[in-house]
Amino acid sequence: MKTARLAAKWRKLAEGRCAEKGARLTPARLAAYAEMLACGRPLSAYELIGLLEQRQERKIAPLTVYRHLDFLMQTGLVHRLQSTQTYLPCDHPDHAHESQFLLCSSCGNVDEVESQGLETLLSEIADQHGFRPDNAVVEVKGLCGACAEGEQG
Amino acid sequence: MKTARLAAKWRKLAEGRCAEKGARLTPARLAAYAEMLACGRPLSAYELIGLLEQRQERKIAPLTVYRHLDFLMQTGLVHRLQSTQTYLPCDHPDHAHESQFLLCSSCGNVDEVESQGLETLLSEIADQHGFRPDNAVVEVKGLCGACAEGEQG
DNA sequence: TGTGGAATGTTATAACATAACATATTGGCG
DNA sequence: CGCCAATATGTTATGTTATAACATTCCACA
Repeated sequence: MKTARLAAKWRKLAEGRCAEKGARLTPARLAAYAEMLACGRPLSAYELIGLLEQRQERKIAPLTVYRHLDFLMQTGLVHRLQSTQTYLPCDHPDHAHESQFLLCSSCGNVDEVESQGLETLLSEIADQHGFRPDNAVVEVKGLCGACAEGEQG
Repeated sequence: MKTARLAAKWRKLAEGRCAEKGARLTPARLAAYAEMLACGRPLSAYELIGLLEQRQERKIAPLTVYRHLDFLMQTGLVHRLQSTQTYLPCDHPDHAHESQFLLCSSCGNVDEVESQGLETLLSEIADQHGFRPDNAVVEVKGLCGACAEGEQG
């Protein structure tokens, strides 16, 4: 199977994450992951299908890719952006974590950040409402530095 | 047009919000809003279509309801939950605000909360990354008080 | 080397959302 | 009032995102 070039570093990390969980990083899964990394921006599932079909010169059913995405999300290698229904490789796949995202509405770039303070505050808020939190979606839309400057400084 | 019963209080608030913006709260829009309030839980667009069709005993095209939802969101009367692709009447329609949500994965109940502290912190985080925030999606999944107790205390 | 569980393939369909264009309603204004 | 322009709605079609049901293949391990 033809696969996007994947830096050894990322492959090692991915293999590590899968090994931890006894999960099998098959060629098809790796191919999906590599394609996402190669692309460098969030992709919709169907965009990913298109890229993989081009790379592999064959048809791929949506379900196939959704299964790979599910797998990659379970292993923590990929995140889903709820507000845009797109998928993005994790920026810090070396450790499990909750993430927050800064989405630029101009250039489409997404910055993945981790703030322990934010997680703590969210827990406190939940607690005040008698709520037992499991996980939190935090997606901030706005303009990244570069685009904000371009607009007018 | 048959419309779900809508407490005068809510109607007043809705009319007020629309008047502020010079927006027209037509019967169809009011009917959609009333149905959502009457239901008391987040609805998918197609669930709402179903309820309205039942109430009005006629077919309603998806686009119609999506337009009403767009209108209600613009006027701040309704929110969209990004993580579940559902819509929910605003709990505090008497003032403009950013909201955060606590979604119970057991009973489906959603609590809308407002935390100035959280908004401030999000701004600070964005600032640290040279990001100019516009609006933030914050949706925490977990168990509401009642369901958490039911599970085992 | 057979076997059971995991992964993948295949076909179909469900669920969510918008495009393009026609018609009707509303409210301002001469 | 009666016309106009803007807003809202109706209609048909289609695009986009995601899953269901079931068959087949792959692979680790006994």
